[in-house]
Amino acid sequence: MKDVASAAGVALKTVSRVVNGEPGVNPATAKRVRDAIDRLGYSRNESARVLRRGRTSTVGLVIEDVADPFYSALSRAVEDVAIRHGCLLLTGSSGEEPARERELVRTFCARRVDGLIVVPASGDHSYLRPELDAGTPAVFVDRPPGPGLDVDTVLSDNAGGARLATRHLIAHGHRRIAFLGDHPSIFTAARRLDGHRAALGRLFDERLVSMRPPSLDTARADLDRMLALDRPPTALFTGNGRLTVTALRALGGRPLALVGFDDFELADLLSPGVTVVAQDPGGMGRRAAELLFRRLSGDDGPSEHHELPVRLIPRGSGERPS
Amino acid sequence: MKDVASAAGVALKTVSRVVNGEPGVNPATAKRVRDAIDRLGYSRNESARVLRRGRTSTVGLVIEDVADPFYSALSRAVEDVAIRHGCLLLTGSSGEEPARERELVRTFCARRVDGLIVVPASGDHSYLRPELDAGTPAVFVDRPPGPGLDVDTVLSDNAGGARLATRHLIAHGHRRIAFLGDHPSIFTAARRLDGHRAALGRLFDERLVSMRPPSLDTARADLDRMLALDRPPTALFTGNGRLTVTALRALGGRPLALVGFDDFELADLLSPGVTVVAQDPGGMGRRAAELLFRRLSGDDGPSEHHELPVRLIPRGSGERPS
DNA sequence: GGCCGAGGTGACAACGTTGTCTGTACGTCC
DNA sequence: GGACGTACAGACAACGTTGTCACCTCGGCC
Repeated sequence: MKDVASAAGVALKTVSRVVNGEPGVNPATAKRVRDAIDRLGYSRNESARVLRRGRTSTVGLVIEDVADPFYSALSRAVEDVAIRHGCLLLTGSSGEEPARERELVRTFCARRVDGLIVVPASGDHSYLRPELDAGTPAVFVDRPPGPGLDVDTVLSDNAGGARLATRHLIAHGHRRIAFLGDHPSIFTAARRLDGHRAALGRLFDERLVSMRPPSLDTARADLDRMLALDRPPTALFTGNGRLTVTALRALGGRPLALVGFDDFELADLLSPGVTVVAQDPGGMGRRAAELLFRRLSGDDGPSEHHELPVRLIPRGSGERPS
Repeated sequence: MKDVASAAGVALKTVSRVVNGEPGVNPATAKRVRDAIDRLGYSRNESARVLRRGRTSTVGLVIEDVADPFYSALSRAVEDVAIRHGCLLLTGSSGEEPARERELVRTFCARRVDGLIVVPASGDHSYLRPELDAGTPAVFVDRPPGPGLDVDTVLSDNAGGARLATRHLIAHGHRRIAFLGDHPSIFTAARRLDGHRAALGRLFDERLVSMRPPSLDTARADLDRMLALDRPPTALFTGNGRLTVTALRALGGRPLALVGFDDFELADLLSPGVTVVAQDPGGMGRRAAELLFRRLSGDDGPSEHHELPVRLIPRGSGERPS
């Protein structure tokens, strides 16, 4: 900027004014400055600007894995909202590791993001307290924060969706319905198990439940074990998108009825089509981002807790009779 | 930092030394400083640091759309390499719009990213020249830059993969092979058409080619038109992952042989399984990022042009006889 | 002529770091 | 005892912006 100023024969401040479109600059002077800018290929140093102004026009997003379609759809939605507000998005994948989540948040805060959107991997977010107190708003998506943190949340209706799924299977005559979910320490997995159990009532059987991280081998082992029971399951409810796909592979064509939590591309092209309880990842991202920007523009009302509805999409696999 | 300094009863510089783990601080003093840091919840202001040091430890990635599995896998790989080098990743989706690509690059450069990885949406990158001259390295992935820009590239063997796919169909007895590709202005689409054409030789028929952005309606219309020809196609080669899925829907069960460029989740679970020419998006991202960090650590040898191999994965749809 | 206001323009400090240089205390060696 | 080295600590400038305030010039008015 200094170079531009001397090239145009004006003071630093005048260049600053031109660059920022501030009024009170003679059009002829402005033109001279702009020419100098073009000639020198100057571009404003955003770090210095941030240092001076205090706002970075940046928001941080911590998710589990960008390569997971659920989170990439969520990211894209957040990015779109951020761009619309003239903000850049910093994204990081925690890989479901609390340490990495914390490290990402720390890094984002050191870079002075204006706000944070977090899909938490851990159950303790006390480390966020200083940032929140310092006025950096945070919105938690998909899962709530650990205890003692009163921040905005945007969740899906996990229990309701699970009830919907299991009731659907019951309505099609099933009484023995297995549940494959992620580890119960993960909020969504636990809530979905709750919904499933509630829908089953006294039909619930502990032996038809498996809760652990998705892997083809374990899914296959669990299903084999359940199918070897005296009264084997005739239907299966899977607790997330990855598990649905894993279960499809593990089933290898065995004709259990199936409903999965989370929609996924191609669910309609399989045969039978896979019945799912669809969440709206883009909607969650959008809602969270809009909430965050509302906070950034000064709204300091009490924390809000949004729960987005889910919907059941019948495609065949969930309508198989028992 | 100033507050920490006075709280610990030391000078600014001593705090700086402790924060950066520089030697030459009395352990007792260091402890006092660290205590003060914890007590005040201090965290270094990265903008100021960047301003002072000149390096941001940040790299920018411009892709087409994070929500596309190909690009999200690529992103994730780049992010992993970046983290390993202590760098944060800025990601932006261009949505295949040249203006947005340029805007993203401009924004990244204003934030003084140390380097850029770009999947270009446009054919003209002269706007990058000042940045490159200023010493910001760039690596182009998946598609090369516009003319006149001599930068590193990491591409797939598009033509070779397309030849492989079409030859595979020919080997299974097909002579009338349709090609559905994206708009020919997109580098990969054009190269894949080249490979397809080369493999067909005199069997090539202009009427069996459609090149436009994927959409269910247009794909259906194009296929219907081709299938109504005197000598309709018995096989189909689709030029990217999204088109493969779109074509599957448009075909609605009509039993054409099919090979798709790009692998996708669940390709193996469809019936028949979908034969594909698989690229390695993670490998491309990794290779590009490693190349970029090599440049960042001082390698200024001549620009490198990597071409990653692809491989054909037979799953059934491509082995249907004519 | 002197005063005023408006429109332009510039000087300067400050944002929070870090690099360089200088200062001090203490121990060691001739 | 004096010169010197070492270990530690601090003062100060600089990075590239922007906010504040002051300045200059010029035209219009009494």
